[in-house]
Order: sequence, then structure tokens, then C-alpha cells
Amino acid sequence: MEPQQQQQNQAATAAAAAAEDGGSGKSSYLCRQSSTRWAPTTDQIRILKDLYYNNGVRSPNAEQIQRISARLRQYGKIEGKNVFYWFQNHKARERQKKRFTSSSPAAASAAVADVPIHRAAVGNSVWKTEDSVQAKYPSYSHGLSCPSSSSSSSPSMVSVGHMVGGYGYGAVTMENNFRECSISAGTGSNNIGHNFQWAGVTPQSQSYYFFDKSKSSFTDEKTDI
Amino acid sequence: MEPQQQQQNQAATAAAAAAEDGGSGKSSYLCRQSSTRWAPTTDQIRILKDLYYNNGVRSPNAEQIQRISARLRQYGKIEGKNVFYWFQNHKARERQKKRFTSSSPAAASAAVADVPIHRAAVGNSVWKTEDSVQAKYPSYSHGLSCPSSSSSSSPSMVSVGHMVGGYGYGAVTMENNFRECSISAGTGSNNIGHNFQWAGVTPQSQSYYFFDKSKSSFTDEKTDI
DNA sequence: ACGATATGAATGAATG
DNA sequence: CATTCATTCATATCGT
Repeated sequence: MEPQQQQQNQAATAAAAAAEDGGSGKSSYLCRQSSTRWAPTTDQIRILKDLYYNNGVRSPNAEQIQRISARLRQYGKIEGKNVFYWFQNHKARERQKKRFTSSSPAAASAAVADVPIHRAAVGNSVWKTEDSVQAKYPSYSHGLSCPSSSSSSSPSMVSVGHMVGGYGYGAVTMENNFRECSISAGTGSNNIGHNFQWAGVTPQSQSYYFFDKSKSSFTDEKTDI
Repeated sequence: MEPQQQQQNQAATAAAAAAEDGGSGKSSYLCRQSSTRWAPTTDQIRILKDLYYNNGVRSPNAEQIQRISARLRQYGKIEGKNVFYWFQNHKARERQKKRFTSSSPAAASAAVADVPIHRAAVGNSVWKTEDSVQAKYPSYSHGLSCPSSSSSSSPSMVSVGHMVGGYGYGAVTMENNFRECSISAGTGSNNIGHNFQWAGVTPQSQSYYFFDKSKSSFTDEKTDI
């Protein structure tokens, strides 16, 4: 078959880091602040796949997302949005794969609602090869920090900051930083929200108040959901 | 640095290569890791580039991918995902590279103006043309032939218009992205509500379908999720 | 032998 | 949901 794929691992190296984005670290070359994206640990992936394949979870709602992320938090830092995106992507990619390989596009429309819950995927066909729920590294590894209790605790400052300068050209860069700003974590004294929530996201139906029409609204935000 | 994890593996050993990888001959021998990754043959690359530069294809959709891969299959083994990735990567790297080449303003303008490929979308206009506006010049790249640029070409109609801006999407990105910025934060010592995060997401409602039956999964936190 | 580069593959994050 | 973007990993190849 095909290449295969594997998913991640090498916990050894990354793992350690994964736990906390400490915020400091990096900055090797550009000043991009580290925390870029969530790096799921093997255990987190294992669990997510288990939910997906064995429990048929495909599009968890807010409550479920909370539970899941809470559960996964013990294996590493994670936020609700990560869980949300994970399911969305996993599902989307599975379908996409199907669409590319299928001969009749028409068929694609059907089968949408399927919730196969077949046990473990095993032997997938092309593409992703889906899950192989098994960690490659038996022992060591994931010694992720991330204390089981609350979440963030290390980010000293991370948050926004300067821009990337290197590639950026003003505006753009700034925008990007905006996105990150949510990770600012409060740790400590200032409060600002210690865990902030991602309010109203992915609207489409609701949360229009958000920025739909009044994107500028964010200045006075807080009315949010 | 940085936590990274991701794929990485090597599982190879598969031996899938077999089949016929076409005339590329690259992976002919070697029983070992043969199938590592798709190795496009020169003909395949020629065609892909032709589509990209002369036809403006940048992000083919599923149907197009199927057609393209079917067509390329006569020159060697190939799958839909290869085509998909090829376009994605080609486009991304082109953009990425271009991000720099603009040190000198004067030069920049000239450079940027490059040729907007186009050859019309033709046919059913399935092609989104979306970003076909910004074409780019070939140049670097492997020594593959790919004469491209045939002759004439292009009426340069560049529809669309503005916004894409010289540097491409730089400007575009700046639109609405403050989603998470809504860190409403509670300011203040007390945490607003607790720390539940990201409320309301998952618009469209729904997503309970599977849940009903497997509600048990989440009702209890540690048990099974 | 490296180090640099080109490029396939994978996947988190967004957007529409 | 489908699509797209950005990043990063993994490798093959090439240059010195």
C-alpha cells in the first residue's frame, strides 16, 4: 500500500516541550514566539482516536469538548478549541480522502451521516492510514509536564508581543499576532482571564454579534455570549 | 526546539511500490523503501506545471483531482493525494518564496507584476480562479524541463481585482481574525465565571445524533472518555 | 560525511 | 462541512 504514516511520536524530544509552551524557549530565528500550535501527545491522540473510532464521536458539542479536553489535559496542555479542531479535521480529511479516490463523486454525498464506529481503523487505504493506536515508545516519553491540575501555568509572558518582523509587513503580521493573543494566559496576578474562553467562534449561525457586521466591535466586546 | 511532533516514521518496509511506478524508474529497484514517497516522473511534473501555470489551476477540487490523477496515471503510479499535495505545496512554496523578493520597492513592482497566467478557465468554470490572480514566474526549480510558458498566452484578463495586492495575500489575511481575541477576561480578581472555555462553539447545533446512544461516554468523566 | 535545498506528506488552525 | 493556509517533518539529492 502506500506509504504509511504514522503519527507522531518521538516523544522524547518534542514531548518534553510539548507540555508547556513556556513561551520562552524558541525564538531561535525569528522572533516568533513559540507557542505556535498545539502539539498533541501520543496519549492525547490515542484517546482522540479512540473516541472517534470506538465511540463514534465526530462532532462533539461544547460540553463534550470540555470534557474531552479536560480529560486530555492530564496528558499535556490542551484547550477546547484544539479538540474541536481535531475532530473537525479528522473528519474532514477522512472524507476528503474518500472523495479523491472515489470514482463517482456523486456517491460522496451519501454516506455523510454514517457513523461507522467500526473498531479501530486498521489498515486504511491510501492516505492517512488512520490510526494505529499504539504508542511507539513503550516506556519513556511523555513525561509531559502539565500538572494535572489546571492548565497553563507556565507562560510567563508569551502573549503577543512584537511582530515577526522578518517576514511581515506591518499589517499582516499584526493580524497574526492577534490570533495568538488568545493564548495569553494569565497566570497570576493579572487576571484577565485565566483561561479564557474562546467565545463565540465559528459562527455560522450564531454569534453573529461577534464580528460579522461589527468587526470593530471587539473594542467593546465582552458582551459576548 | 519547540515541541513538535508530528509525523515521522519510517515504517517503510512496505513494499508497496510494486505495481508499476511508471516510467520514472526511480523506484524501480530497491525493494526496500520503495514506496516511500511518490516520486513524480518528469512527464507528470510537466503536466502538473502546465496545469498550474498555463491553466491557472491552483487548488483543484476533488473532481479535478480525480481527473488529473487519472490522466497522470498513464505516466506512472500516482494517487489523488499526490496531486492534491502537489498543488498545495507548489502554491504555498511559491507564495512563501515570493514573500521575500521584494526588498527593493522598485524592483518589487516589476517583479510582482509578473505574468498572470491564465488561460481562461474554460469549460465549466469549475476552477475557482480564486487566487489565480497572482501568478508568478517560474524560475527556480529543479532542472526539470517543463517549458511551460508556451507562447502567447494570455490575454491577461486578470479579473478580480484588487485586494490581492502586490504581495499577495498579505493584505487579505487581515480581515477578521480576532476570534479568540475576545478574551474577555474578567479582569478582576474573580474569574468571571469559572473557567469554562470556549462557550458556544459548534454552531449549527446538532451533533447529538451519535451522542444519544453513546451518551454514556461522557456522562462520566473518567470512566470512559 | 555533512549542510543546504527541494519537495512530498501531514496536520493544526482558520475561513466561508 | 469544504477549502485553504501555514508550518513543520522527512527525505532524496546535490554541492563542497
